Amino acid sequence: MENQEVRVRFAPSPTGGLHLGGVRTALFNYLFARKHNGKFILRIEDTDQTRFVPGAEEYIVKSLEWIGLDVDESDIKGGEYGPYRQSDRKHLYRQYAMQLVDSGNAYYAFDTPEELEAMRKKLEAEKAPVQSYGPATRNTMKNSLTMPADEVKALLDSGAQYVIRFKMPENEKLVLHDIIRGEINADTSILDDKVLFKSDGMPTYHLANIVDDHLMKISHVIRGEEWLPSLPLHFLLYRAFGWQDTMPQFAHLPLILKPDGKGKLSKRDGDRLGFPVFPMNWTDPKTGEFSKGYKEYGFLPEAFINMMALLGWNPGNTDQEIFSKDELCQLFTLEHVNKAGSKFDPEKNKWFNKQYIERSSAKTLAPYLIEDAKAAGIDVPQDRAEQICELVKDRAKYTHDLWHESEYFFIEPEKYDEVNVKKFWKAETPEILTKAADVLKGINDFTSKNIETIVSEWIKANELSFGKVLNPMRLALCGECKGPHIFDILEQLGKEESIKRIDKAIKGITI
RNA sequence: GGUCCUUUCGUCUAGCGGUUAGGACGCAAGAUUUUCAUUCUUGUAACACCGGUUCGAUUCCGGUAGGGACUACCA
Repeated sequence: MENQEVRVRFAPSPTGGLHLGGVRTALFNYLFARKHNGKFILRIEDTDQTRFVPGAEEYIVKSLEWIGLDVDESDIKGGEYGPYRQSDRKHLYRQYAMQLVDSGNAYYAFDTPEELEAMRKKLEAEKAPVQSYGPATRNTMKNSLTMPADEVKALLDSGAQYVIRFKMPENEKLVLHDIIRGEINADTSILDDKVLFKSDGMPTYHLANIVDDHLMKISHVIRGEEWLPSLPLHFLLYRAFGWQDTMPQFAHLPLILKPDGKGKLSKRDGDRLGFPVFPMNWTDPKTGEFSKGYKEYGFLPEAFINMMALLGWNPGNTDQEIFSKDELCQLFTLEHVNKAGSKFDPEKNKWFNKQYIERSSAKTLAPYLIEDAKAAGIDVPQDRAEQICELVKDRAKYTHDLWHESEYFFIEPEKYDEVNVKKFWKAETPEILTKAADVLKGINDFTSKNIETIVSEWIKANELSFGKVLNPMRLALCGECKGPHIFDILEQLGKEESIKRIDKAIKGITI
């Protein structure tokens, strides 16, 4: 087991949009695989036909692409252990269930939903320590353990509905190992006889998962903490199959919790608190409900990875917080994953994104600006977009801010911010700006630095203040008082356009 | 209810027997900035509790209390 190739899998169910917990599970699997030069496998677990959501699988694939988690084996990518979708592996599972029946580790059960319900009600009323189908109750139920063999055969032959349940051993104390948590204790007496094979001919998660992990030679199972209670069952399944020697190692990741209040992070929290919980836009085809994604919200995928990686993990002994994907791949270890769940903090994510935008080159940022400008009906060439991104990237929290912070470069202001007009537009302003425009007219080398020198000298020579000239000028150029260094704005706008806007404001603003 | 997991500033976390318990987000104040934002400086604030083990516990063990997950023919 020690020197075996690292093979990990991300195994989502296509039941809806990929939520943040799933994203992080995928990320940690990916980082672990890359760290150990192993394989990252995408397996679709669609054994529940009733919960199938069309489009969900494609969504998962696209989301992983956007995040930048390239898979080594999947339905699309192929691989020698396929198929990689459980519904396409349906034919495999029955024989394994039968193997367990034959070896006495599983049995047929014929109970109806009503009978099961009645049993649970009764247990609850009795306040029994166990509340389901297991060692303590199976002798009272309709199954191949309690019924005569010929009766069972007759039922089976008649095509009666049945499930196959695992026969949980009694009074065994298990000590299992989890890479993150260490020893996990379990007592099989209080565990129940889980259904392994459903009456619709499909396996349950438990069976399919163990069979596929075995067949696909998975070396490490890295999954959410919600699976921890199933670990004893899964261990027992490996043992029952005789696969104990090649059983993967397990690591159960802590959960991502609500930013406020209690419990697991849910889609509702995002809607309520105003942050995305899906990597990309997602519309539920059944309910029509729409959820905005991180991508569309204006997050950079690298920032998204960074913030997700640091939620529940850190490399230890460092104050560094900004890590490239490559760095994360190098540094990642399961031993440094925290045990306790972590509350999601949208504010910190915003900060991460800002850091990434600031550190990104104008070249990589330009396409975001170009795209938003295009949506507003304006074509911006790459080089101009780059120049402007350079000017405004320090003030952007989301990629869309690149456009919001620079709109006025392309769209002449139609109105002027009232508060600032009141604040800066005085009786003498038109006269001052008229003179200032003349000064601008006389500048041949219309570059930021040169304009600054000349205008500054002019202001000093005429005993004017910077505020009296530059504030209203900014208002005239941008329509409001925001944006980068005003001389950068002038250069970018160009002499002609700048003067035109100043003239327009002088004529348009009345006090 | 039962079982399992978990517990350091409001939040994310560092720490792996001896530290002035460190960083980041947030928040507050100040500085820079002719605007807005940024940036910078400073400040704010934590080892859940009770017992052990130990010369010495945030760190190891047990209990209590909080939190979380699971308890389906869902994953």
